[in-house]
Parts: sequence; structure tokens; C-alpha cells
Amino acid sequence: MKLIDILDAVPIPVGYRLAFLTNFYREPLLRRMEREHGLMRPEWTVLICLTYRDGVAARDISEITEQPSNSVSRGVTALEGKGLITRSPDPDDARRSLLHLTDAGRALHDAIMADYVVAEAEMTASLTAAERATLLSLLDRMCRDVPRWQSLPPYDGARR
Amino acid sequence: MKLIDILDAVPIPVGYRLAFLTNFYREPLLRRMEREHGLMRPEWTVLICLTYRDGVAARDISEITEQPSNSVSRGVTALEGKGLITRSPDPDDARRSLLHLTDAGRALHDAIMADYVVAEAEMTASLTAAERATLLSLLDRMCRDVPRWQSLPPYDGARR
DNA sequence: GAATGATTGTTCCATATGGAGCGACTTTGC
DNA sequence: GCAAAGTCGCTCCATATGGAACAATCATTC
Repeated sequence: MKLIDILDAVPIPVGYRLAFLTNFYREPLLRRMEREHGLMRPEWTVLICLTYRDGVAARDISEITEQPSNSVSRGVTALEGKGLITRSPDPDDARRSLLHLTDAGRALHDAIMADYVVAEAEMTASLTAAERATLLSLLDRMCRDVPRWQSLPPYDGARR
Repeated sequence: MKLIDILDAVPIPVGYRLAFLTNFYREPLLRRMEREHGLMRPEWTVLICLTYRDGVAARDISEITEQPSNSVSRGVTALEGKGLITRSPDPDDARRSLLHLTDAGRALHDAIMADYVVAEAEMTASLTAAERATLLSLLDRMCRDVPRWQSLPPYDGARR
């Protein structure tokens, strides 16, 4: 008896499977990262964010990722202490620090992300190339549609 | 600038979108549940489990959901205190207590789950019925395939 | 140019949750 | 029949993380 055995009984077939896959895909990798690289989740979030938008401030990361500013602050402090990012003062605003990846930071990001790439290949191994493309297309449409419903019931007033 | 804007740059298009959708689908609903119904996540897990398998013991729920036994234990204690479940001694094993939903517990489960149903309808509103069926079929295949890869690299030794 | 209000980043605090260990009970093996 | 090992549920402990408040800085208004 496992979680998968109630897959068919649940009234939210899509949502349940999304959560099911996300849990088994992401959670073990996060735990391995925490254990083997000593990186906490907010740090990982900052690292990803800087990989795609270097030179932003902590506040920007907080808005982009919709995570609490104190979590981002802790992540930034920790990453700086490990030499994975650097801060430079924002010439236009003394309150802000602009964040930059170091070579070590970029290397660690790539090393961790590599596991995710391998894992995704395994997760989708049972699909043909055409099916994978179809899945990606459907998921993408749903993602783009998130802003439409994230303020509607039952989400009205449900977000932090 | 939002998370969605790096959707296309990431090397794990499927995994990223799965996590993206799961976060926006589930997290706000869990927070609303915690706030409005005073139910913690382990309690919700127990409630769901008993809805589909009534009369099991805490240990069974721990194995089914792969959650720590102390979390299940806390969830059971809390739910019992709220009158949402009852314990009956297992006649065959004095260590175990068999858990049963009360009417109030079933009613609360249904009330909370109703939000998830509405939310899933919104999340998939941009798909046609045929596309929804296709998505469900592909996700289902991936779910059934989880046991194959969850012990392979990079997951070997990554799980709790 | 001073004052009031917003914004950034941080620290303090509360708490949910996972890990380790511990009694109570059961099973296994002799 | 008994000792040793295993199992069930729980409590103690450590900690990651979200909320609230606060100092420093900027913007806005008069």
C-alpha cells in the first residue's frame, strides 16, 4: 500500500499527480543538496536567481521568487560567507547591495543543477519525444495561465 | 520580472514547470487551511489517508505517505483532540491504535478538498477536454514510473 | 530644506517539522 | 519458557523558516 494506490480515487487527478511528481522529483534532490553541499533552500533559490539575473538586489530576489525577505537575507548572508556570491554597493541607493555570482558560485550551481537534469531525464523516460513535447506544451500553457487564477477563489486571500 | 520569465532559460523545463504549478496550486490552499481551519499539514495528510483507508494505524500512514512517524503521531493526537478522528485499540496488537474518521472529520476533509477541486478546474481551464485527458494520461504514466527511478542516481542515497 | 511616509535589509521571536532515542509490547529463536 | 531482537508510538531536541518589528536610507510634500 503506497500513495500511488489512491491516485485513482482522488477528486483532483491532475493536482494530485503534479504534487506527487514534484515531491518525488525535487525533495530528495534538495535533501541531498542540503546534506552534501551544505546549502539551504533559500540559498539555492538565491543561487538560481542570480544565475539568470546577475547584479540584482536582495529585494528583487524576494519579489521575483515571492519568498519572505528575511529568508532571502539569510540566504544572501550565508552564500557570501561561503564565497559563492559577492555584494557591491548600489551607487544609486545606499540601502541596496547588488549581488553577483562568483566563479565558485556558478560552479556549484551547475554541479547541483546537473543532478536535476539527470533526474528529469529519468522522470520522463517513459515518454516518447513527441509525448514529452506535448507534455511540455500543456504544462507551459498552464504555467502562463497562473496569473489569471491566482487571485480568484479559492485563492482570494489565501496567499501570503 | 517574475519566476515565469526564466521558465524558458532553465535546463529542466518539465521539472521546473511541475514545481512551479505545484507551488502555486497547493501552497496557498495549505496556508488557507492552516489559517481558517487550524489544520497543520501532517494532520491533513492523516485526514486524507483515513478518507481512503479507514481503520489503519499510525504506522501504516507513516509508511503509505513516507512521512516521519513523529509527524504522523502529532497529527493523530491533534486530530483526536479536535474530535475529527477516534482511536480504537487493535485487538491483535496492544501497541497499535486503529484510527477512524468521525463524521466531523469526514465533513472537514470534504470541505477542504472542495477548494482543491475548484482550484484544479481553474488550473486546467486553459486546456480542452481532450488536452486535459492527454495531460492526465502522461502524468499518470510518469507517476507509475516513479518506483523505477527513485532508487537510481542521482537519487541513490538521496532519500531520507 | 525640513518633515513625513515608503523602502531596504536585518534581527528577534514563534513555530512547524525532521532526527534520535526511549519505554511498552510483540515476535523470533533456542 | 525465556531471552534477544524487532516494532509501535511517543517525547526530547535541533533547526529551518515565516511573521513582525526596527534602524538606515530614500522619496515626497509642503
